[in-house]
Formats: sequence, structure tokens, C-alpha cells
Amino acid sequence: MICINFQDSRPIYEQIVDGYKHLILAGVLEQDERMPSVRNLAVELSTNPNTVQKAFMELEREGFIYSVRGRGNFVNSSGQLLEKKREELVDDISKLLIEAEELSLDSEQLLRDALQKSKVGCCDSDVGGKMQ
Amino acid sequence: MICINFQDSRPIYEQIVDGYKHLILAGVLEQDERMPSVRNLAVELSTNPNTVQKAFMELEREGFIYSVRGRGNFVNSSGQLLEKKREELVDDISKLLIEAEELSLDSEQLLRDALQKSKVGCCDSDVGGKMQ
DNA sequence: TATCTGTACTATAGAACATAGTACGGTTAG
DNA sequence: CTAACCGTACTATGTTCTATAGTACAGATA
Repeated sequence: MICINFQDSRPIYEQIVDGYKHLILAGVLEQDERMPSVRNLAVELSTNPNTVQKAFMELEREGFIYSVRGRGNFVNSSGQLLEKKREELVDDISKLLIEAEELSLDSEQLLRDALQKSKVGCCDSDVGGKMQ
Repeated sequence: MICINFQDSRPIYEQIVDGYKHLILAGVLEQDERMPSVRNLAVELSTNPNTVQKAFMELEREGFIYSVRGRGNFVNSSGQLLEKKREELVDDISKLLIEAEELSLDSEQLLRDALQKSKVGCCDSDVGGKMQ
């Protein structure tokens, strides 16, 4: 379902958190669906149960899952989560725009460039794009 | 010139790097202007010379300053740096937009919201803004 | 009852971060 | 030349975060 990059500088538990956030927000996991058990997921990802537990605690703290002692961890409803995620994205972009303003850069032109790059970056067309 | 938040989870050397990046890009420090010495800045920021040195090494690695043994560290020309920074901003925003696309969110509406929020966030007007 | 589940500990090891101290070589003002 | 500054390169120490390992306990369920 998700995969871990052990070469990544980001901690394993954080990769697990982000992986499941994405799965839940994207609707791959449905409401009240059961998460893998701490021990099973640890085996599957070749990591330690404690690391998985730490990730699940963080997911619960942020409202993505809820846990029932003795039964397992379950997915929360994604509706509110998606709205929350949208607000985070707006917030992140506006922070970057404020940074741009401080450097006297044209925010609107910046957004046009970013929008085009995001559309080019998704596919592999090279319409006006530069090779990286 | 810059200030350090010791409560911040970010490492001190990273805060120094970011602080000087901002000063250089904003043109507060001019080309070939001399940076504070490693030892003096350490005293000024109530930190250790080694921590400042680590920050300066990073700034040099990223092309913001150059060092002359026995004389000091000096600011590089900001023109190319500003263009590089602009590309980074475009890249950061486009990554967020790709994330939004994956969640079937309306990118253009997202950008309009972010643009408005960035303009509201700069000043303290409350035109359509929510109290945090 | 046996086996699964989450949860809570302790202990250990490694990496990153920060501090402290020392040392060496280049630059510059006196 | 000398003294005082500069960058640079080490070693050593302590703290925190991350990850692993092992143990233990309580709830749920077949």
C-alpha cells in the first residue's frame, strides 16, 4: 500500500504518516476501514512495531484515524480532512507568496509560471518546459 | 542584523543560513560586503563559533557568500541568486499544485484564495479574513 | 482459552546538533 | 617583524531525536 525509502533523510515514522495521509485524503482508504495492525505493518515495511506505533499515534493526533484498544486502528471520515488539507495548501502557498512579495517579485506571474509547471510536471510533455 | 529563536525546533545553524539568505536576497547586504567574523557573530548571537562556521559553509555551498582565508566572508552578487530563488518558489508552488490536483481540488481557485490570503496576511486588515 | 489487537514501558545504539577547546595558516594594522 | 585579527580543521563531550529490541499488560474475539 505504501512504501518506505530507507535512504531518505526523513524519519521512517514520518514517511508512514505522510503515506497514509495521502491514501486517506485520496479516498483510497474508506471511512471506518481497518488499518493494518501495528505488528503486521512493521513486518510488511521491514521496520519496527514501535516505529509504526509512533506513526499511528501521530495520525490519530491529527484526526486521520481513530484507535480501538484490542480491535485496531480505523480510518476517519475524509470529508473534513480534505477541507482541512485544502486550507493547509492555501496557507502554504500564501506563505510562499508573501516571501515573493518581500523580494519584489510579481506574485501573479509567479503563480502563472507555477500553474504551467505543475501541468507540465504531471505529464511528460515538454511544451515550453526546460529539461531538469 | 538577524536573530535566533532558541525555542525553535529548527537547528541554530539553519536559522542563521535562512536569516542571511533573506538579507542577501532582499539587498540589505550589498555585493562584496563583508560578513561578520565567525567569532564575532557567535558572540552576538550567543552561540558557538563552530555553529556559525557551519552556517557560513552552507551559505558558501549555496553560492550566497565567498570566503577568503585570513580576511573574512563576503557577499556574492544577488542578481543570479534572486533568479535562482524565483525558480525555487515556482518549483515549491507547483509541487503544492500537483498535490492539489491529486486530491481533485480546483488549482486556480486555490491560487486565488492563496493570493488573497497573502495580501491580507501582510497587512492587518480583516477584509474577508478570519481571525486565527 | 488462545490469539489477535493496541498500548506502555525500559534499554540500547546511532546520527544530528551544539558546545568547548586547541591548533594552524593567511591577512593586516602597528 | 609582531600582534591581533581572520578562516579553517580538528578532537571531545553532552543532549536530543530516531530506530530497534524486548517485555508486559489489557481489551476483543473466534
